[in-house]
Amino acid sequence: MNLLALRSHNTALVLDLLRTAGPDGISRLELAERTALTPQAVSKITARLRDAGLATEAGRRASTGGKPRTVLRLVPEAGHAVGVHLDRDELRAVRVDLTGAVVAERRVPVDLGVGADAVVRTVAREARGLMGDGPSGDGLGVGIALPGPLDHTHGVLHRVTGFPEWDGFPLRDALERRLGVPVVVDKDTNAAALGLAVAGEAGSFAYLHLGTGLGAGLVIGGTVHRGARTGAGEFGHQVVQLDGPPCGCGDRGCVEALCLDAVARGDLAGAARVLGVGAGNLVALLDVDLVLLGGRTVAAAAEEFVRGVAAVLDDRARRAGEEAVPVRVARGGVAEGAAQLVLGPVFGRTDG
Amino acid sequence: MNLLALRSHNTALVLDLLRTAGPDGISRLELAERTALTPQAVSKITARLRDAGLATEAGRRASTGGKPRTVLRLVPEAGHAVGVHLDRDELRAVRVDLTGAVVAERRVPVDLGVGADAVVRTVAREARGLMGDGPSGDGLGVGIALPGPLDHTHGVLHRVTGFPEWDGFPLRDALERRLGVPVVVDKDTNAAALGLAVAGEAGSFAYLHLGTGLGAGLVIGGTVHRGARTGAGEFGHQVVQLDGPPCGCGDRGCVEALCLDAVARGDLAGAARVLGVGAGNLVALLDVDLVLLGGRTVAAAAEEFVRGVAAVLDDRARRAGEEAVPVRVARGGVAEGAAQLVLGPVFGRTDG
DNA sequence: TCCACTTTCGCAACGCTGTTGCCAAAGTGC
DNA sequence: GCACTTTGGCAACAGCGTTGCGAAAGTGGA
Repeated sequence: MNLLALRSHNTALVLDLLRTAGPDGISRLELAERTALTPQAVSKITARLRDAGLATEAGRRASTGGKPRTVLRLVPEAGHAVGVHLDRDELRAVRVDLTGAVVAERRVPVDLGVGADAVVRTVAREARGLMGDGPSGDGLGVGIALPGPLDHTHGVLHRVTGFPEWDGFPLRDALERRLGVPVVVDKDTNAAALGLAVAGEAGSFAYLHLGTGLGAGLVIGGTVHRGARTGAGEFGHQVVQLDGPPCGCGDRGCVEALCLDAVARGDLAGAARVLGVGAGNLVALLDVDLVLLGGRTVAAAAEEFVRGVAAVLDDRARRAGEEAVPVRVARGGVAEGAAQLVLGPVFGRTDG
Repeated sequence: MNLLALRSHNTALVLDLLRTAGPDGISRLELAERTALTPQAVSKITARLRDAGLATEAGRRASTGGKPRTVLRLVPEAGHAVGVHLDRDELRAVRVDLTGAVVAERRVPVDLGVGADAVVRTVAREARGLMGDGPSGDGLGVGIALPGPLDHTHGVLHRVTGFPEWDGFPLRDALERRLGVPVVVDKDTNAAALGLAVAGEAGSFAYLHLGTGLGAGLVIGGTVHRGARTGAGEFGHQVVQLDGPPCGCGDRGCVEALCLDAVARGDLAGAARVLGVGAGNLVALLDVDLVLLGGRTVAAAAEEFVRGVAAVLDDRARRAGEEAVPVRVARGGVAEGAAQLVLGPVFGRTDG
């Protein structure tokens, strides 16, 4: 690491704290305490940020017997990013400001079967509509989140279930050529988890997404864990019943099969219990602080799922003599998380 | 991060490369390439290391048409650490040099039932015997690895199964007072995994330990993942058979119960298969590069376990159209890993 | 109303980092 | 023997966070 890297590291540290503080802002001395830098270093860094238009003064705190602290806050409009959630049947794109707040939104139906070229054109059109024109201005880039196995480091898709023509398609490069701004590609569950992490969830948590399938996004120590091949988070085909009923993947007794079967039978309690067992295995293995549930199927009966999963985790914790890990419903969309794929690095959130 | 931190960061980077290079050494220009620092920066850093006695010149490479590169290598004797594996029935302590090579070893029977004070005295005696006298000299510290839940950040034990008197015992502080050198405490599986990581295993892997119980150590991106409460790696009580046979933990269908039952019945193939299913769940969830098996039970039939686990992972990979994750027997002791709890930070291996 | 005191925060000087420019050293190859 | 390549140290340098210090802006008691 050289001095330039050191500078951007510390700048990102300060920016992240400014973002976390929100519109209320944060004083220089607080920044100094939280970053372990000296007040003078923070003053220099924030002066640069103010010159760049990224930060501004926002009033003062009450005096504690001396000169009152000047409060600084992020300027949300100083930059923006676009996040795209490319799902099997629909595309949702959002434009977010530096704080991650959505300032514009688009939604169009899509059909992955019409071929890569046509879909890329659609994605590019929607993204450009939200980005504004060209690389000039404050557009930082576009993040794309989509299901299925892919390689996030190169932005190449491996397979899109049911559409072999997508195999090995270099989505990132294709879009970068069309848009002229940086593009980042990731799995939908990873993007959702990143969005939740940036939105202030605990340091380590698992986001379990139950929709047409069952997947997970893992956040460990504030960063999304993707694994070497972007394959991490394959939660649905965890075997929890040896020699159980067959699953579409070819194995037997997978959580996804058991869980969705129970949902189909209308046995929500049973589905929640199975999901809870899988979640319990995950919590024990990774020692996360929190489990967040999301996805259409969960949304349809949120209370029931949260209660059922929590019950399993509670039992387990009680037997181990530990405190149970809390279970909650996740708040936040995939497209918002996709935008954070671009914003994250600005605030020092790099790959873990 | 300030300039002092930057300096030690880069120094650790160089030291780690010197250690990895082994007795063959590495040239300054190679160090510069691998650290992304300029050759001149590397020259300054290595000059400091040579002054401190940590590195030395070790011959030259063949010329490629100009001045031949001078090879540098670590001086193994420039520092050492002690690692202690405190198991249920035995204590094994090793003294290792900077490269991690064992230069002395001790082994004594222990009985955790004789009380914390007596055990601490024994540990301190064995450790001091290997450390040499007092804080003077090149002794960097003592690492202790032991089973059971504990808090590695404070070095406090939670419970030692069967010995309630150990609940909440501040092992680290008790030993630091007695020894006068830094002490680090961690779970046995974490220490073993750290030892394997330092010994050169891939960036991300899972170490599965099958002995009197079944646990795991997780290395993600080169660092041990311990979780917020040092609870990560709880692999044995992963449920893989809903409503299966009861386990000692109070749950049903845990991998540990199923696996050890099969071993007791002499059904090693069955045990390996169950272990493979658990490993498959883990590999899918974390996308690790490698699975390593260890522990007394595995050692007794290594071939059979490796083959059985690999078979399950191969099946799974084939169905997913991916390459299977390799399975191997782990080489390395827990005490050696415990010593790396102390040496690790010297080479930039901090908590993940 | 004044003045001592506290607290914030910027300017200037500084020590230290890695970087750049340059040159000596030490080889190869015609 | 000489031109050339490559390594690596010395010296000067730009830029990082730090330290010393003083101006600014409050509080609170006399």
